[in-house]
Amino acid sequence: MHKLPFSFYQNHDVLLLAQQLLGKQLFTFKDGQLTGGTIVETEAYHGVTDKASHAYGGRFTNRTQTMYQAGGISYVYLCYGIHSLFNIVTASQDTPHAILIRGIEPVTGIDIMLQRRRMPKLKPNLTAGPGALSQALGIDRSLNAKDLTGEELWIADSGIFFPADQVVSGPRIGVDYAGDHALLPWRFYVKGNPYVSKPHI
DNA sequence: GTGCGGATGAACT
DNA sequence: GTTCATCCGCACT
Repeated sequence: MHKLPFSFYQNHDVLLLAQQLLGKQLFTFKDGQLTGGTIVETEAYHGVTDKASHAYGGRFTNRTQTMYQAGGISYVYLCYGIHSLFNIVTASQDTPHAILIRGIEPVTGIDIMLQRRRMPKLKPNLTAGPGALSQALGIDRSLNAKDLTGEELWIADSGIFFPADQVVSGPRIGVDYAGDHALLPWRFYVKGNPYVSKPHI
């Protein structure tokens, strides 16, 4: 289990990190249960200059303060009153870059994930989509601002590498409110992987 | 204090 | 394609 080191998250190139995270594995260990999967879809959020980012314009609130901490921790927030969305905080302190994990391919603890999702059998929507994968992994806001090199929540280098011709970039999902920034190609995903989320039509 | 709407998903027609 | 669940974060009439 090769946990990514603190230094990995300190890079200021959040677009590069969002691509490098494809193929890494996200794990949780909750209630004595290990669950995890391979990251196949990410979105980069570029700190204070990104209109789609919660930290746009330097907005610093009780919620967004997590993003301003040094990279290597989680940022989990509640969306639509229902879904806990999991992000990775990157860069150094006071640079609020973050990467939203939108899809993972389940690897470990699939039966536990099925229970948490109340699904009878494995289908892509077990972990395709940010709300879905959080539920499958047992991630909620109690896991906000957690150290990603810790024992509860971490990311490992599995040795999986997707070559550039298997990685696609495109506009981010659900950020129409961001005006011209909604079209930036800051979503990255593995071509053809069934655990990549479907854009909301 | 109040009101609006959201980095979604599922169940509908 | 449309609707709705569900509630906190945020800005400010």
